[in-house]
Amino acid sequence: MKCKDALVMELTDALPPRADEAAAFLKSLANPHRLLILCALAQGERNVSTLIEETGVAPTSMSQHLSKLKDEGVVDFRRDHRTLTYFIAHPAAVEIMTVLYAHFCAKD
Amino acid sequence: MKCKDALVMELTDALPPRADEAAAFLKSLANPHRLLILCALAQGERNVSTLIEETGVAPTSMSQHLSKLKDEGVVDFRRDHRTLTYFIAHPAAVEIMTVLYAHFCAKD
DNA sequence: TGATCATATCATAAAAATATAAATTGAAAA
DNA sequence: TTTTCAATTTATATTTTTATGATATGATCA
Repeated sequence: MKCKDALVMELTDALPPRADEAAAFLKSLANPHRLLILCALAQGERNVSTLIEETGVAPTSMSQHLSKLKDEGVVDFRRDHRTLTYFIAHPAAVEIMTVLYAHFCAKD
Repeated sequence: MKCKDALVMELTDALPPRADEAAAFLKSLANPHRLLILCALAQGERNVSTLIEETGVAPTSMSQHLSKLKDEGVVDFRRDHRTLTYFIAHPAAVEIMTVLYAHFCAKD
């Protein structure tokens, strides 16, 4: 068997058993509005009203997107008085965004 | 304004205008069968029959998944005799898989 | 040139994702 | 303790995704 690269070998062996989890995680990021939300949160934690203003996503839709991100462990929140402050909870999310930035924005 | 990190700044500024493209790209990867296909292709190019054997994905479904990956530029193929040989065409795909591996497989 | 093999396309049904409007929760201020 | 406000939940319609079976393409071999 031809070994191309140790990382690729490990990846192709180890990832298939986790394909369901990994795909569910990716799917939770794979929406334009959720990427906008995560870009805002990458700058720092935000409450829901601020996220609505900054992204232009409608309130009900925002709740549903945040709920989906929370279910997948991508974000978490804490209660501050009567507002909820959301923040990125999964380091892989920022790493994925960094790859997207490198390939979709930094092409010069 | 508090500057946390130069990369995060660039990312949060530059990614939102590309959110639709970036989300479409992520969506093309965000399926368990397509991740299996890409893990196989990460080891090297494969024809469709081999991909079907290695992944257990049904032929019609395989064609549709490959077509979706091709539409998004993730894979490409060439014709060899009467078989089609597919290969990964977008480096970002392997980078995303590497992030997934690090977070879903290499957690010890 | 007719049969065969690899793969794709078409048609369809079922499941999941998304957006929107209306109703609800629950903490805090009056 | 009633009102208010931030956010969520529910209900519903639309669109998208996925799987499957049947048919079609198109290159090659006999």
